[in-house]
Amino acid sequence: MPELPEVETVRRGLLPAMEGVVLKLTDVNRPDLRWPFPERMADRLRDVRVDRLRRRSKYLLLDLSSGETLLIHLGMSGRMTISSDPLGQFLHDHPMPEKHDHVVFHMENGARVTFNDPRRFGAMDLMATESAEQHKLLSVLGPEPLGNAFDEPHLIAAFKGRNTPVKSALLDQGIVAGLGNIYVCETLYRAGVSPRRKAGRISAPRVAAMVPIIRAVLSEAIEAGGSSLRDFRQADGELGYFQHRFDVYDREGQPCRTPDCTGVITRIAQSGRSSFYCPVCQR
DNA sequence: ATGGGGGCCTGCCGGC
DNA sequence: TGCCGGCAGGCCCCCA
Repeated sequence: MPELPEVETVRRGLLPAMEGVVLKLTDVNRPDLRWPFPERMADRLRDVRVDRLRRRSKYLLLDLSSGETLLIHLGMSGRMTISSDPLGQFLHDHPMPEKHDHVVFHMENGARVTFNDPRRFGAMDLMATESAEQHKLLSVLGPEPLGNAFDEPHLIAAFKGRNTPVKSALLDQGIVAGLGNIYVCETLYRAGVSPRRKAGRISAPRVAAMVPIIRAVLSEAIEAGGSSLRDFRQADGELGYFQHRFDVYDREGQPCRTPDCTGVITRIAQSGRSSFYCPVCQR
C-alpha cells in the first residue's frame, strides 16, 4: 500500500484529527515494530500538541510542542484509522480493538488514531525537531519528487554511469524519495523504457522526460486518493485506501493500453520483486 | 563505491 | 478440508 501518494493521502486524512490538537494519551501495545520503540515512548507522547503533521518521502513526521518529532513509517502493511474516542465515557461505543493494533493515539478532540501493521515492517521513532533531517532514516533520502530540488539535471546526473537496471535506480530512495514498486512500473510504462535497461545507458533526453512523468504519476495518484477521502468521514473509515487504475502494475497477461500496441503486459522478477511492463512499447 | 541478495513478519491465494 | 509454496505496496544490512 504505502508509497508516497498513499502516505500523503494518509497525512491529509489525519490532518483534521491531529494537527493543532493535543495528544492526550498513547497506548503502546508492544515493544517494537521493525525496531524497538524509543525509550519511554508512551510518556513522551502524552499531553503534547501536534503542531504540524508533515510528510517526507514515505515518512509521516509529527512535530510536537515538546520539541520532539514523531516519525512514522507504514512499512508494507501499515494502516492508520480514525475512530471516535470518548476516552472512557462511552465505552460501549468503542470499536473492538483488532489484531495488530500496535499503537493508539487518543486525541483531546475525541479522535482516536490507530496504527495497525500485521507484518511489522513499519517503524516509529522520536527525535529532536531541530535536527530531524539528520535522522539516520531521513539523511540518506534524495529530493522530494514533487519538490523543486527534483529536476532534469538531477536525474540525469544520478543515472550517469549507473550500471543498475533503471527499475532499481528509481526504487533507490537516495536518487528520488518516495517511489515504490507500483509507481516505478507505471513511470517506466509512460516513459516507454524497459525496466531492464541500465540506468546509465538511457539517453539524457529520455531520462529528462521521466521527471515530469514521475510528477504526473504521483500527482494523479494523490488526486485519486484525495477524492476517496470522503469515505473516511464514516466511523472507523480506513485511510490511504483508494482505487487507482494502473496501466501495467498487476496486469500480467492483459493487453497493453497504448493505442495500436499489440503487446501483452509481462511480469519479470528483478532483485526479488515483480516488474510489470509491455515488452513491445517499452524499450 | 556500487550492486545484488537475504532477511525481517503475517496473511492470503491457488494448487494438490 | 488442510497443507504448502509463492507472493505482497519497504528497506536495512551484509557481502563480493
